[in-house]
Amino acid sequence: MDTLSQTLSALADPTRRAILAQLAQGEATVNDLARPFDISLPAISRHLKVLEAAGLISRGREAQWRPCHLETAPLKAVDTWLGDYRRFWEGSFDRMDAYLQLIQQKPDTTGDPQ
Amino acid sequence: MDTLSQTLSALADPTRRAILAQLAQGEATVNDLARPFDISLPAISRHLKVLEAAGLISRGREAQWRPCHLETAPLKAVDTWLGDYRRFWEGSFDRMDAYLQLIQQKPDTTGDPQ
DNA sequence: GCGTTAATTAACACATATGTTAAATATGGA
DNA sequence: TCCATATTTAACATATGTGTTAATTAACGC
Repeated sequence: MDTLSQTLSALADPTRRAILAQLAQGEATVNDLARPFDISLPAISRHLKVLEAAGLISRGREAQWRPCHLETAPLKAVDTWLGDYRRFWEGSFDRMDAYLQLIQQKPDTTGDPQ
Repeated sequence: MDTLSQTLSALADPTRRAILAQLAQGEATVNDLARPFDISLPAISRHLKVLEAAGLISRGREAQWRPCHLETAPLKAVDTWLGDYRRFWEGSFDRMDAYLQLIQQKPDTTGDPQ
């Protein structure tokens, strides 16, 4: 799976987004992160695995604790991807832009806007 | 499922992102959108259904064609959500910010950073 | 060593996602 | 009416995601 898909897929779960929000406050252990939720610890553990695989968190080791830390590189990548569409809602995209696009050839297959 | 999760889930598929990129060039029919891909038309039709359910596209009706149109509101919502994390990679988040966060109480359960 | 706490892995259940092919529906035009 | 084109729906196969409980691994401290 490509990186961006993996990131967006990881972010598509509300529990995982809530975990990231908690980590935005600073490092936390698995138990810390699990406390607000009604789901089991193994479930949280697997959510963290998904987040780690996507590079959205990193994990240290302090005795029997595994402190989790927010990593923003993938979020930045989402922001960059989104940036290509930003003109569509920021007013710079008007009827003339639409016309200029219409007279262009059909696009690529890369998954990115042009 | 909450709106943001639905949006991110729809965006997590590379085929669907490529479809959006095509639509960034202007309206297109289902066949237009299917052309660049090696998958069947029904598969594309279902991808479009997912995008439409997430509000990322809208569909008109012209004879037997169903022209698709990019809708940016959900993308804007992603941008807004992401904005809360932007300070983490934009330099305004330094050691003092980290300290201020550390002395705060642990956060909410809303899925949003504070 | 042994019990306690922290976290992960195993085994399972169940729902959802994504693709296929074949059939159905909708519209335009000879 | 009847055929061609555009698109969707049906039925199916298969993979992945998310949760559970029970068992396992890792590290601390008496």
